[in-house]
Amino acid sequence: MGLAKTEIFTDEQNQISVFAKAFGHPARVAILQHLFKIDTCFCGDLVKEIGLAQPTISQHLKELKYLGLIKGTVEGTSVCYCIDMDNWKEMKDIMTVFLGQDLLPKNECC
Amino acid sequence: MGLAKTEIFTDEQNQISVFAKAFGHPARVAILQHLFKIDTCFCGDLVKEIGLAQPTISQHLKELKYLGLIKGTVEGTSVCYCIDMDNWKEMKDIMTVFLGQDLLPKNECC
DNA sequence: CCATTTAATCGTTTTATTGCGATAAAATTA
DNA sequence: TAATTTTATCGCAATAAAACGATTAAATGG
Repeated sequence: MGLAKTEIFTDEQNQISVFAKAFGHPARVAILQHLFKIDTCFCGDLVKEIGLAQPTISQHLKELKYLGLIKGTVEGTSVCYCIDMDNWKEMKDIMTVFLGQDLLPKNECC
Repeated sequence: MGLAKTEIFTDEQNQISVFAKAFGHPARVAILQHLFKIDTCFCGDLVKEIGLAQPTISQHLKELKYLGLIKGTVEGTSVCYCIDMDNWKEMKDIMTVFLGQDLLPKNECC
């Protein structure tokens, strides 16, 4: 159906999957990496940096903004995007716990 | 188009997005969490644990196996699944670098 | 060999995602 | 005000993903 049955999963599981989905496209990974590297960035810069059309970049930015990972402030005719550090750290904490499950003691099986 | 233009991105960006996509569904998050908790697990156990049909679980297991995050060994009529620790750590290293970008010194902008 | 158990695969339906051309909106500049 | 710049939105086409019923495959037990 293309529709995940979110209601049968825990909030934590859904939250992890939502953040992971944001990183599930190389364009969004590239956008975030660029924002970290550059500190601040206009949408037009990203269009040049990444080789996708302007509406496509705008759409990816919208998704990242919806999740709170980035924020954009209008400056004249352009919009300045940057990482939302507080929300990034919150996301990172959640993902780090998930990724760090291998640190709990256990015996490998098969 | 529903088709990511992977060729315009770096190998690292594509790799991050591929792993992230694996965690982009709560069922796969739940499967991995359960495998970590239980050590070893049969497909049928996951069908009971998570509330999805057997073909659906089987499909999710196939994706996780394809990425190398889990491995399955046949035991009689059933298949025993568990985390592939080596590959998990490798994936974790890649994701940790990506998530840890906020640790590099920088000045917040907008 | 036949029934049973367990998991994988096939085929289909439904919804989501990607990408972009065309257009609109908003601010700036001439 | 008109032209320009920059970004957002709309609408569409193409592909991917999710879910599952039906079926197949593989091993075991009687």
